[in-house]
Amino acid sequence: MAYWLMKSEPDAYSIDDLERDGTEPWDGIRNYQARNMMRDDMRMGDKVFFYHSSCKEPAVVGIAQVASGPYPDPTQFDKRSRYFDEKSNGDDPRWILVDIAFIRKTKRPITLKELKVHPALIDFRLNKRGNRLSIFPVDEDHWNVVIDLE
DNA sequence: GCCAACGTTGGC
DNA sequence: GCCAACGTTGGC
Repeated sequence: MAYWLMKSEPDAYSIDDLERDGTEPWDGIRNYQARNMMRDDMRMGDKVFFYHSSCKEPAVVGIAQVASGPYPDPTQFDKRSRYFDEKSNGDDPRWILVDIAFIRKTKRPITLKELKVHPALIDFRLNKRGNRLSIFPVDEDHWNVVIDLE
């Protein structure tokens, strides 16, 4: 089993939204690296850190899991969606997603601030300069360190 | 294929 | 709101 981190702006979609919905298609990803990971590398049951970004207190706030195989992101064909992509066509969809299912909230938000100063997390991707990718793999060691901070 | 311009992300 | 980082676009 692999581990991942997925970012979401809580104003757009928060861990509370995922708790309410149970399962959610992770739509709107328009970055090829992130898409490739969903398409090629994620497996049902992989564990996911749910991370709140671009907000007052950036933090890991929950645990989720990959809940589907890869399939085309329907919003790319929806003209009314902000994620509509006129260059994508139905025979060869450009954007692929997976479903994400709620497992639990962390006991408390594990803030970026504390992740940054943890000696065992120096190489954690979230702490790297210029980290903008909204989906990335997490080493098992890093996963366990973060969980132990709860 | 190069690279400047532009847009987006995301912490602060 | 600012700005660094960096991905994408498009002209050449």
